[in-house]
Amino acid sequence: MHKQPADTVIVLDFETTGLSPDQGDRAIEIGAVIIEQGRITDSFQRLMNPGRRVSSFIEQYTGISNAMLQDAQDCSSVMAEFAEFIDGYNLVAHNASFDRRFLDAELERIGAGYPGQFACSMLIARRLYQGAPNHRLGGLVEYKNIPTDGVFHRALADAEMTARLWLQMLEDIELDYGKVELTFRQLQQLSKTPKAGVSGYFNRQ
DNA sequence: TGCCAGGCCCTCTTTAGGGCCTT
Repeated sequence: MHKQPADTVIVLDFETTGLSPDQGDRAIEIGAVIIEQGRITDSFQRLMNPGRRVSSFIEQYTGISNAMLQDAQDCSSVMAEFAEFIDGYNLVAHNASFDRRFLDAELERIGAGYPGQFACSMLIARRLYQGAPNHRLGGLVEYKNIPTDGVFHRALADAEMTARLWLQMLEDIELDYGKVELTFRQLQQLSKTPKAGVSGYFNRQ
């Protein structure tokens, strides 16, 4: 799967009750978009009931209230649906180590898995846009003048912004290096390349 | 009740500490 092109991926984002599934935190919303050959072709968005109340901080941060979650499907049924949605695709997220931990934890609860690999848009952006004031998703969207609908910290909106950032990075790489068929694996490896060596990375491929 | 992570990356580094990111 890692030999697949970089312009065909699923970009995903979780909203959660906190920062760590190891500390008992759960997912409360999943948003994702499919990018195929450089175009967004489909999306997935579900709220999910974590079985307990979320903190007022999370209500304020995400705009997802306890009232909204009360009527939502259970995590297990949403995640079973989502496992089918991502089957066959490589995955992208902004600060992917965070979303991967929650994806792994929620799927493990229902005995499901996924075949794809993860790439992190934040680690790649830190290398490509070393002059950006910061590498938060919102900061990068502003830095690259990527259009938004003004919604932040909701799963589908953040997944769409990350998808547009991903496409922007592919475009910028091709502009700088003239590479026309980037593989997912190349982007994964870029995210692990020492920052000082990034300028020649694609010329050496 | 109160508390709460983990990986990356820089530097005044490697016998460590702290900022950046994610909710």
